[in-house]
Amino acid sequence: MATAEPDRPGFLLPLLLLAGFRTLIDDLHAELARQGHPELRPLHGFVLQAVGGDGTTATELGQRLGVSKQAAGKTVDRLVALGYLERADDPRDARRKLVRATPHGLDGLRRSAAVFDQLRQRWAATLGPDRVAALEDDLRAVTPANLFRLDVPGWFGG
Amino acid sequence: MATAEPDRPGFLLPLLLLAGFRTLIDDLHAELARQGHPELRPLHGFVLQAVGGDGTTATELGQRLGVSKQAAGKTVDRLVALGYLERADDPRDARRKLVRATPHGLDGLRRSAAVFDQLRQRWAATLGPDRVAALEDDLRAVTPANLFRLDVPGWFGG
DNA sequence: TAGGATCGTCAACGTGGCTGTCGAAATAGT
DNA sequence: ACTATTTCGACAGCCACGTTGACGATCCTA
Repeated sequence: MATAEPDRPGFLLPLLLLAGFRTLIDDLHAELARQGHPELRPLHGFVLQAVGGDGTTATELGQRLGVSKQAAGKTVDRLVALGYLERADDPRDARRKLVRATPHGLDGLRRSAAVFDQLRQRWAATLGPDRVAALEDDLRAVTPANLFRLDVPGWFGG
Repeated sequence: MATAEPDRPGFLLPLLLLAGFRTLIDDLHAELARQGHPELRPLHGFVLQAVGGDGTTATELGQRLGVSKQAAGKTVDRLVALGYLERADDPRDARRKLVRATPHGLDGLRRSAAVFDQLRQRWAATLGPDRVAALEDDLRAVTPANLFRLDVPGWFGG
């Protein structure tokens, strides 16, 4: 068996990945709060991304996020209450309710993308652009392709 | 302003970090389930680490984890019910209840460390040892030192 | 037209956060 | 030494997010 390196214990790797993720998300939301979106939670940003500019339904959203349609529906309720999403009837299928981003939601979406780009550039300025690209490539090499599972609270907790 | 790279949008970085974290944690718990710890949740492993071999109190645990003493107490309750932790009176301070890992808890702790080392070696085998070390160094350079905040469910959700 | 799928919602529950309160016990101050 | 403050752990109540199960309404198909 290969020897473990005592000065680089394996448990640091997940902690560093989590810390990196958390740093980015916290910085994003600090900036979004300054730009008129103080109520947006980390989860909400991802849901907004999953809804996208074209809209979806609750069931489809649940599939994209890897959660049940009921859980997706509840989250949509909250984002509707916050003014980020709206529901509309589907004229072609009376069972379905289309979920769309409101103008406020689209604004949040656009600003999120811009801030994420800025944060990536900040990392590039610190580490060098090649190291950031290498980091991305390495992570892609060791993770499965189905990245987009966002049931983090339930997954991590219980 | 520096130009954003269209083929490497900023929002991928947090997704890749999260995916890396999640891959490691999922692999860990799949292996722990095989080794006699099927009930251990991701959160529980970190709590166990925070308790450590010497034991603590609920309040101190809450401070280490970045959550309230009440939340820490509840989590301790569940880990006591699962047989990973136990409470004992502090003979020097009747207010305090010492929280210690049981033999079963210490077993989980040891196995977690071993599996994390193995997973890191697996990454090193895929990427090369130098890339893994570089990844760790880079992440350390862009994240604040206070990594150890584990209120992930409440933080992400909210 | 009858039967089966599918969509959204309601209800109940588990887990993990939070705040506020409170009694018991330790510590500090007079 | 006695009071006042602080600290610890627990209880209660609340919110966010996840789950499963059930059930009308609607659509599709046999």
